[in-house]
Amino acid sequence: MPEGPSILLMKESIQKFEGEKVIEAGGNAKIDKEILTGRTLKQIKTFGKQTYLVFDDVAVRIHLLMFGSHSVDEQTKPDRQLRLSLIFSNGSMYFYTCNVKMVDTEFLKKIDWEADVMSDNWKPLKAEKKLKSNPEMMVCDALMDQDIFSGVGNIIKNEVLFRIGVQPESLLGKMPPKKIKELIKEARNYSFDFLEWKRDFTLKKHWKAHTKKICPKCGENLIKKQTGKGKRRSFYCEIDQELYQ
DNA sequence: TGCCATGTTAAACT
DNA sequence: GAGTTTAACATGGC
Repeated sequence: MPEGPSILLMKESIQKFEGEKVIEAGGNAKIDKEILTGRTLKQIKTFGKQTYLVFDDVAVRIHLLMFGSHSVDEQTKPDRQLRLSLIFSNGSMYFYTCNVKMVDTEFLKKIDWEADVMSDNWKPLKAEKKLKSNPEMMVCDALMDQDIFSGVGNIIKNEVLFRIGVQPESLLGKMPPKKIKELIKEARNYSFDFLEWKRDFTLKKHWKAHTKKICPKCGENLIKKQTGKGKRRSFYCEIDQELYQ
């Protein structure tokens, strides 16, 4: 579930609670839930894979990690441990298997919102600068770097690299400037394609490389390999994706 | 049925 | 102290 586009969909699904007052907070999250009772949910903000439920002077940060999920106005209780629930007069939201943290609203001011690839404030030039200052970095690590491409996850990484024809272990400093520009453009572009496909429940159908065995361009076998510092799995075609090193 | 994974942090190492 | 590796979290899909 939890790459940037999925988080935007989650935000949409809980948008109706913005401006509503918390009647009750529950779940096993290790935060002081009591203080939320009676407070108004002022705003819901997302930054990459993180969601912030903003109240007057505090914000609840929710990160779905790898297997997190959520539901709205659920009728029957799933047999999972409830991490956090917020009950409002017009319904309720539930979060499971996620990291929940209470932060000061001051904390929000320190976030580099312009690093969020799906945000209106996304600054491609800023990303370009960050990439230029890391010539030794592998492109697969760069895409997964939440300070550069906040919201991009492993699926997006694999699909973007396939689209622009770049091998995941390519070094940023060795890639032609044109490729760097394509990289930045597609990181955002593909994220929005992901968003629409996810909304239509057709995301997997559109995967070209991720978890695939055969290259859709040339028909050869795709390589599956753990790449980069993060050692996350990459799927790529040796013929159609050039290695810059 | 067992293994693996769309992610991150912190502890435990070297 | 820096950098690297491992564990922990806990669930759904194949």
